[in-house]
Amino acid sequence: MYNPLAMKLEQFTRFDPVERARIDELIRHGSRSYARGENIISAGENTEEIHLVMAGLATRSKVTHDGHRQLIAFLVPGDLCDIEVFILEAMDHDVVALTDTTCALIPASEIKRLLTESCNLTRALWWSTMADAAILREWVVSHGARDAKSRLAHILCELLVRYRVVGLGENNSVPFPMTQEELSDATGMTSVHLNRVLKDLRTEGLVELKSRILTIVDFERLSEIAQFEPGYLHLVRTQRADPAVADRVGDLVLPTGRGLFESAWGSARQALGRGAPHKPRAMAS
Amino acid sequence: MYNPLAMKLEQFTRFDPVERARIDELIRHGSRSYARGENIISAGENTEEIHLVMAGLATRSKVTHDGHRQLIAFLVPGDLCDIEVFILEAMDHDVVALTDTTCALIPASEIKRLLTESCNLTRALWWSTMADAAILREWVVSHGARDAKSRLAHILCELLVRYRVVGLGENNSVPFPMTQEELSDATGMTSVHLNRVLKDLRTEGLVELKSRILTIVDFERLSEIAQFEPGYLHLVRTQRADPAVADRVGDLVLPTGRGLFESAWGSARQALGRGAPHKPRAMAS
DNA sequence: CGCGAAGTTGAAAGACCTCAATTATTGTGG
DNA sequence: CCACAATAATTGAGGTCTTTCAACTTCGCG
Repeated sequence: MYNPLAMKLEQFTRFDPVERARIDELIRHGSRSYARGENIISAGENTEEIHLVMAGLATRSKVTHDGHRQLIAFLVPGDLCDIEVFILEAMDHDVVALTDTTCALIPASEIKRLLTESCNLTRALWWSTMADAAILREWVVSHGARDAKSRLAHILCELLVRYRVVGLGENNSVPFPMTQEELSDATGMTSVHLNRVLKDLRTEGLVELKSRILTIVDFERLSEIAQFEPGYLHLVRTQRADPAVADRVGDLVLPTGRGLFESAWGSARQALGRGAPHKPRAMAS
Repeated sequence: MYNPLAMKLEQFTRFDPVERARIDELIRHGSRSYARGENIISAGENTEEIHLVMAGLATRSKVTHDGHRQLIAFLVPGDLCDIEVFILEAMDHDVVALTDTTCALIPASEIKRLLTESCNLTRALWWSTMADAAILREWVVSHGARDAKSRLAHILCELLVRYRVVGLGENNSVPFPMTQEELSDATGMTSVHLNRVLKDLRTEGLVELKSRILTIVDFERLSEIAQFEPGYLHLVRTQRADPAVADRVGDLVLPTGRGLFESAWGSARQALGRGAPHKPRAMAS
C-alpha cells in the first residue's frame, strides 16, 4: 500500500515493523476526495479529523483585503494539512485543492494516542512540522531577497525534490497540475510576468512544462539560478534512516558533486565532529 | 522575576503554581549576553542548550548566494531561538543579536524532562512553535502580496503587539533598536526605499521613530494600511487563560470595535456554533 | 570637536505591473 | 470524432513601483 506519510517520515528516521504498521493504520480510517478548487479546510475551521494528502496537490492560501491571493505552501502527498488544529483554536488560512485531491482522514484521537504511545513517531511528526517551518522560512527568503526568475526556479526545485521524496515522478519529471495563474500567486507576481519568466527558463533549456508535467531539463543550472541549497528541507538521512530510502532520491544529484543533501554548512558540521553529510553518487541527468 | 516566556505562554493557557514554578526554573540555569551584531547561533550549529531571549532583540537571518541578507523573523523577549535543534540535525539559519541581547540558556535535558512531565507545558511549547509558523506564513503573505508601504506597516503592527504581550513598551511605544538597513532586510526592500516609505508613514502622522523608540501614533489607520488582522498571532485567550493576562494587551484595541483578537473568521466561527471570539473592551488610544 | 555610522535626498535605470488583445488548450455535448 | 465554448497561455505597449548610485546631512560617541 502506498503510504506517502511513511515515505516522508523515513527521511528522518527508521521505523521498526510495529511503528510502520502504526503509520499504515493511521490512513485506514477513511478518506475523502476533493474536486479541483474545492476547500479542503477553510480559515476559522477546527476539524476533528486531520487531513493527510494521499494523491493530488493542495495549497495553503490567504487572500488579502484587496483581493490579492497568496499561496503559502504546497501540499504534496504525505503532507498533513491541519495538524495545527490540535493546538490552535482555528485555522488561520485555507487549504485548497489545486487538482482533484484525495485525503486520508485521521481522527484526532488517533494522533493523540500515537503521541502518547511512541516516542519515535512523536519525534517524526515533530520533525515534519519543523521541516514545514523551514520551507516557510525559505519562502520568505525567496520572496524577500530573490528576483522573479530565481524565485520561480527555486519553487520548481523544491517541488521536484519533495515529489521525489514520496516516490512520485520519474527522472526529472513531476506532476504539475496547477495553472500559471496559481503558480504566480505562489511566487508573488502577476501571471503575465510569470509567463514571461517561465518562457525565459524554457528558452534557456532549463525546464519543460506541458500537459501538466514539469520536466527539469537541467537541474544543475536551474538550482544555480535558484540558489537552491536543499539542506533547508532537512531531509537528513541519519544513521537511523534506511539506506534504501536514501536511494529513492539519490539520483537527484548535482553532477558537480554538490549533492542533494550537501549544504552550505557541510563544513561546519564537519568541524563540529559530526562528519560530512552523506554524499550520494553522481549520475548523469 | 521577569519571565517573558511565561507571559507569552499565558496567552495560550493558564498555569497552576507548580507549572509556573517549573517555567521559572527553566530560566535559572544560566544566561549569556551577546553584543549587537553577534551571532547567537549560526547555521550548521547544533547546540546543547536552548537559547531564550530575555532582553534585547534578535533576528533569524539568511544570506543568499549573491550577498542579499533576508531577515526571517524577529525574536523578542520570551522567544525561543533554537528549539528546533531538538529534532533537526542543525540550524539552517543564523540567529543574530540586533541590539545587546541576553539569553537564558536552558539545558536541552531540562526541556526534555518538561516534555515528559507536564502535558500542559508541552502543549504550551507546541503552541509557541505553531504560533511562530503562523507568523512566518503572514510574512510570506506580506512579501508576496503587499506593497512596500503595507508591508512595513504590517511588520510594525506585529512588533507592537508582540512586545506588548511580554509587557514591554508603554502606550503605543515599543523599543526599536534596529537600523533602517536592518528593517529593510526584514521587509525585503532597499534601505533607500524603506527610508522613503517610512517617511511617508511619518508625514501622514501614523508613526514616530526616534532614539530607538517606535511610537505608533495611529494604530487604527496603520493597521488598515497593513491589513493587519491580529488573529494570525493566535493570541487566543481561552477559558483556560487568566483574565489578568488578557488585560495586559487589552488596551490594544481598535476604536472601531475590531478588537485585537477579533479576526476575519469571527463570523465563520459563529456559524460553526462555537461562538464569537471574546471582544475586549474598546478604549481610546 | 571630529569621526564613523546611520539617515536622507535626487535622478535615472530596471523590474514588474496593468490593460487589452490574441492564440492555444482543454473539456463537453452532439 | 468533431465542433464549440470555456479556460488557460501568450504577447505587446505603456505606466508604476522599486532599485541603483551617488552625494549630502544628521546623529552618536569618544
